[in-house]
Amino acid sequence: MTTARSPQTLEELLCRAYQMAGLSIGQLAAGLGLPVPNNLKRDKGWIGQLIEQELGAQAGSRPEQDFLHLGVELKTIPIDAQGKPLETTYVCVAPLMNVSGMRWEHSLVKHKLERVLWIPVEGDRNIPLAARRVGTPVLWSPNQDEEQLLRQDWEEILELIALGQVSTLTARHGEVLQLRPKAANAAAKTECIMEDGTVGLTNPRGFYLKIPFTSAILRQAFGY
DNA sequence: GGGTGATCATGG
DNA sequence: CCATGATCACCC
Repeated sequence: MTTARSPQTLEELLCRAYQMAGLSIGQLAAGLGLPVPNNLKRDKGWIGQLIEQELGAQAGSRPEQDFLHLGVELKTIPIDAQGKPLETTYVCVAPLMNVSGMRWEHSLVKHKLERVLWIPVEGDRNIPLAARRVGTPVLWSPNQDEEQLLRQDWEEILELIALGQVSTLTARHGEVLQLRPKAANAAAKTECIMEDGTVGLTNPRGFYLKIPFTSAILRQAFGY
């Protein structure tokens, strides 16, 4: 397989992203010499990694933006025939310990979402994986309203974590940002604050963007 | 275990 | 029908 050179400028990154638009997953994979799995059941992050490679994102699992030197986070997002996201969007892991004194301005959520390059990809499961097409990219930064919504949810969730309410926090909390399990399986444990202030163990959690929020981002970008 | 990339699959 | 809670693969 080829290792794409990392884009040096935002313009170059966008140019490459636009060049992918309209191509199929099969075409991209062929160009990179990668076999296409029959489905994503055992390869859930495969499309994301394919797009990363095509655009020359740094591989690795650092809790950082994909294009740190450009200040851009890359997100592929599965959409239906109407352009509506089919899934929530993972943002980052949530801190469950030492959260007192944390501020939105320094949060990983804010940092990751400061500038996102959205790559829509057809996601209907009745379309064979190789036939699914890549859509037009969207470079997005939260406007004032969007950031306020994110901030409110983040602050509310962090407050509950600090109060030892992790076990009562569900994905229903938050208008646009939700907290959900994020782990290999339900057996994975990490430290958290308990209601009585002691340290306990719980399933690791991540922050996710709810579908109506990302749907609105795409809708505004494409004007429908 | 903690992080990345996410989608799966079923209960409400 | 679809969002929530669970899970998959890989890296370190």
